[in-house]
Amino acid sequence: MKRGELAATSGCNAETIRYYEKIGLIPEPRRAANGYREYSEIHKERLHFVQRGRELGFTIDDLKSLLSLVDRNAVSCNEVEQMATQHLLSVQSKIDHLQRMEATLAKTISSCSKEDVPECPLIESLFNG
Amino acid sequence: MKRGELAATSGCNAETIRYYEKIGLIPEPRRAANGYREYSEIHKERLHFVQRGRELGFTIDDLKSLLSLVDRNAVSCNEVEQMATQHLLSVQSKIDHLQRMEATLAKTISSCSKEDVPECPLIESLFNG
DNA sequence: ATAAACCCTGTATTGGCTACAGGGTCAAGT
DNA sequence: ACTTGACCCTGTAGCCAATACAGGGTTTAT
Repeated sequence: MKRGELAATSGCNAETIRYYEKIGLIPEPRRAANGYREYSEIHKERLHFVQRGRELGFTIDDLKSLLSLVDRNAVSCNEVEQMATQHLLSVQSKIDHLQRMEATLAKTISSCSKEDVPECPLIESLFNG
Repeated sequence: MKRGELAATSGCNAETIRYYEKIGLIPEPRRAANGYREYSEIHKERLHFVQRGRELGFTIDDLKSLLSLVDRNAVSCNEVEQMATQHLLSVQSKIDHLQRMEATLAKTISSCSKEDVPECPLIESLFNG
């Protein structure tokens, strides 16, 4: 499988695949005689893992750690669970933060008269809030 | 007021103040004879506006637009409300995204036996999910 | 007098990609 | 046979919003 094909079937940007290789998230594939990368199922699975992990918001470093456990055949469910729980907490704290923003924004917007006047409570609240 | 003092009273990192100045978010202050920046209340208010805006998640560009309206004495409540609403929508979509992550993470974590075994459903779900 | 604590400038780094420049290769159509 | 376009290669620059650091100068306190 060439890079474009892997990109097409995985939905991952072709440049991103090269990037993941460069930073060591997926192994370097062998090369065809012309220098083109030749990907196998192994790479596809690995890329899929990374994509899933990124969708769930794990950092590149998290994924490196998880993959290194897998590669060393040393997956400890306990350890993995700890990382995931840690990550879940950080996701929850981001949600919390955004919800605060949301509430303040909504409240501020609702104070707006929506007319074309210069006294804008929204701007005021940024200056004085 | 020197940079460090403005940093201390505003809670904004001193380097960040310099950065905001460089990108044109706050005006260049006059300089003392020794070259040190001399900030006035105007700068402090401006910085406060920027800090509030950033806390609410507005981008630097958003804040530039808002401040340019203020500076041109051309604040249109209508226009401001549109920007804020647009931003609120993007915050809500981020929340939505994170909540999906949260649900999936929580579900996956709950499938974990929490024992020190190699069969890790969490890892499995990243590979196969 | 000297040391700590500030200030100055310019530049590099972070994360997670994405894009581009400047080439080489290959398959299809004429 | 030849050209065109689509792919592939490499290295490097750019994005956002800061933050950090190197290598100086100045001020303040002891």
